[in-house]
Amino acid sequence: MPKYEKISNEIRRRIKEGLYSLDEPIPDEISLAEEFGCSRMTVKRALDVLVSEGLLYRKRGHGTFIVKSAMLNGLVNVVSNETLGLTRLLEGRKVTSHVITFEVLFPSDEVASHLCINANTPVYHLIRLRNVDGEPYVIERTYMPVHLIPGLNETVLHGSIYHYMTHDLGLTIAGSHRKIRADKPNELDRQYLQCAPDDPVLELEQVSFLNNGEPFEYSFSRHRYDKFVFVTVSTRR
Amino acid sequence: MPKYEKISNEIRRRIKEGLYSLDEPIPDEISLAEEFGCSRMTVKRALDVLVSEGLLYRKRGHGTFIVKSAMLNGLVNVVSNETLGLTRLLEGRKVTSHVITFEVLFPSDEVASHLCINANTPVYHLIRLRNVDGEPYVIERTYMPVHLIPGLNETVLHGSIYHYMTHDLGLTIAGSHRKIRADKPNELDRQYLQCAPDDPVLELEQVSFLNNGEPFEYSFSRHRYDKFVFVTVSTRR
DNA sequence: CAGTGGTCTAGACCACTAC
DNA sequence: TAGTGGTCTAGACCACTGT
Repeated sequence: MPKYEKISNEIRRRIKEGLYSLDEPIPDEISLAEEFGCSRMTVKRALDVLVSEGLLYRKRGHGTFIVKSAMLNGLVNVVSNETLGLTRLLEGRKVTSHVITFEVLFPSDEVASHLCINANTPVYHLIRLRNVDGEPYVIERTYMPVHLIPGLNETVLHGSIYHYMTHDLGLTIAGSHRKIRADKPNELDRQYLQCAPDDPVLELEQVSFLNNGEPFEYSFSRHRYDKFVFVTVSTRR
Repeated sequence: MPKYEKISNEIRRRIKEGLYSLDEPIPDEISLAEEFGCSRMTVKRALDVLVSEGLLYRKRGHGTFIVKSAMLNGLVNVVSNETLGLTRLLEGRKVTSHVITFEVLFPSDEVASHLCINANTPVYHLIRLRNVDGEPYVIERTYMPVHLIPGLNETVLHGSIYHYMTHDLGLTIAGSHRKIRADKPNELDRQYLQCAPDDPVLELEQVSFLNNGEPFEYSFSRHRYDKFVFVTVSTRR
């Protein structure tokens, strides 16, 4: 683990435990550099992490301060904008999957363009219902190029595709582009998510890509509106 | 404008215009440093910006590449996770505001805790309907401590509060913590957003804070589901 | 092995703030 | 004026990738 990460972890811990006052700046960068026995640039980088988490803000010519609302709202523990499969997202709760559709087909124009492949490249088309502690939670419709994720089968689909990709195939997920919207329930939502006709769903459309740049997944995850909140932090440049 | 920002803008332009191949790495950091007449660290920082925008990814020992799906999906122009008032968000379209409620009151426990104030600190409570090109688009319920935003009046409310804060009061907005969820329409949504009983709404709950650390706004923005998509980028560390 | 990005240093100067 | 963070430099060494 790099030094700047150790430092940011340590400072995050101090903030959580209330070791720094909310009304004064935390120690200045040069003092922190001396304390941690490193250069000022390394401290700055460590603080960058916490600023981007919405935990700290800086005021030029004044100092670096703790964001009060982050403290009092328990956001200290929220890791935002993660690219996590559902299985890891809800650690500690029992996630099961019911496979509704699992087939291979040629992609539509829309799917092909989002996955940056041509119309002759086979893709998996799969629909899964994910249950948390036995209750329907989210239904996912996913398209993935077959050649990127070889060997997908029902056993994998009942567990975590992300785990299969990272552990068994040795792939690395780099990130994703996401769109979040609200929608009316469709046939599948009503049937599997047990949505009432007037229950909205929270849809997350995303294109995820590997660390070799290939988009490997184009998916629509539709969540029960009463069981999912998307949390994020926004900071000015 | 700092040098690293000029460089990231220039490289973003080159990516947009297709001047770099999608199948090869872009020039390495040392070459770019020579081209732009700066140190390698400055180039690295410029590229950091584009990586965090989801436009580039790096592969250690290999090079820096363009994210294909970002290119083909027109995401080059999306600035994600901005803290913008609606007025700026929809530049070029006509945004009008209808003030539904504008009053001063003592905050509830929930509001006080999110704004990090005590129960005796007066807050504005305002509800505004925002129309875009004459059509109802979003209804906002906002709480703001009076002492942070003095002089708020109906004239300001019909325009942009963010503009008033930044230009007239000289305040700087630092960022916000956000939650996004889907919900059923309530009475106000049906009346002002003209939601049908089964039209969902997309709710954005946020606590925004100034660059002096004070939370200045606790708000719930409820968007028509057919007129709003929240776009974001997620990258692995 | 050479070439890439990842980290880190020890300084420098600047812009801004408070006093 | 002193102290803060913002930027930038010219190097250094390391980790990882390909040949």
